[in-house]
Amino acid sequence: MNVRTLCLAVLSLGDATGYEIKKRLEGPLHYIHEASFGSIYPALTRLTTEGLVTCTELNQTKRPDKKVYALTQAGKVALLDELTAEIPETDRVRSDFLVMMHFAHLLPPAFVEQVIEKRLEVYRALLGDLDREALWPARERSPATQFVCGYGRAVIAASLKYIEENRHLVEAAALMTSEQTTTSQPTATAAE
Amino acid sequence: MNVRTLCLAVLSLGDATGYEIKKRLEGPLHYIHEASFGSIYPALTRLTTEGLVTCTELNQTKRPDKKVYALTQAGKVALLDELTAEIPETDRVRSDFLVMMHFAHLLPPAFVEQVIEKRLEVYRALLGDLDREALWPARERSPATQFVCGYGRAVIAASLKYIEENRHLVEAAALMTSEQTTTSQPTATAAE
DNA sequence: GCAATCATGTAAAACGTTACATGATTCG
DNA sequence: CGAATCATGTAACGTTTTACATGATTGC
Repeated sequence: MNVRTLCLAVLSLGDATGYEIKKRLEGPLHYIHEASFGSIYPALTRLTTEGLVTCTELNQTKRPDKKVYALTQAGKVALLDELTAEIPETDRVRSDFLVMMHFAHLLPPAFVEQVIEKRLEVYRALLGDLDREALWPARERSPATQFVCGYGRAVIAASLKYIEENRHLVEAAALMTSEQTTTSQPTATAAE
Repeated sequence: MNVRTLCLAVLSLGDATGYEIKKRLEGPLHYIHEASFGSIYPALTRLTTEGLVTCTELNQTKRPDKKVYALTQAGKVALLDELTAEIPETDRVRSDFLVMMHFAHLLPPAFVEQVIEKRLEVYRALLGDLDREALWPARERSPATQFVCGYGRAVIAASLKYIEENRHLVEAAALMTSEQTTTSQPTATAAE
């Protein structure tokens, strides 16, 4: 799934400018895919030359001029083709947090604790946001959008619960290292 | 978190060749970070010139020669520096699956169903793997590793449960489109 | 007055994947 | 006999981020 296809997909929900496409990717989709202006604008230019989208320039008096993009019939076909091209494999997760936790035994206990507290805080806030969003008028949200938001909610809730119940595992790991390296007893091994 | 730091981290668990580093990233860490030979080998050469790792060449008779890498003291410091450089932000998830589900209303119902079945199947298998791995001798697994594996388990279990309970949302979305575009009877239901 | 929002775009740099090149050995 | 494992590395390619360039307007 590249920015190109993502643009087509967003445009299938309604015409938009490059700027608006980015904003729409900051909604519920933000958790599953992001894109920067530096990738969106070139993608739109390319899609226009390929005839998959049309571009209408709008002159605005009090704002910079706009370029409103719209899907063409060929664009709809291309989107369907790309979405059905293959059955998606497992999601790719890049978690610096989990890498850190995996090597918690190398880190100062205070740092590990701080990282965990921060993560809990962010997840609690996120969960609150999602719950508030869920109260939006139902007509605004398609079942598909509900599915995606609910999925995010379920995963974050599970993560939160897991961290709360198992943080002792990594906090103990960090503690052990600090005992080894910070003490001066003769039993200390491999200082350097 | 780049491949460079990841190599240092893996080497902190014991000396290894580039080949072995890749293998070790295919264990429990596989869900959170991957790396290809094309990124590992150049990273190791650079780390050697920077003095963060040492390289010992081993000649083997029945196998290609090996280069065993080991962390230096400077490497340990660099690893600690990079791990504590900043508190990690939210994980980046790239989910073609969820993008697809978000646009389920554009897709043929049979395809959506197939994608969901496949996902359930993969997650059930994964969960089974993780449960079997959890039976490994405890001395083999550090608390930190247990934490990471358990985290993956919790998230996958939550995803599985959520999909099972909410698939009707996206399956209904797909159904609606097909009624609009392909059927002639008003009551037709997703036969193929 | 300063920050944020609206609005588009380019260029350079970073990072990583994929494919290619090589080749013995071991297992089914 | 073919596939997988062990083992290293390069080069081309693609994608995306980051930084830069520009500039009016609106809200605090």
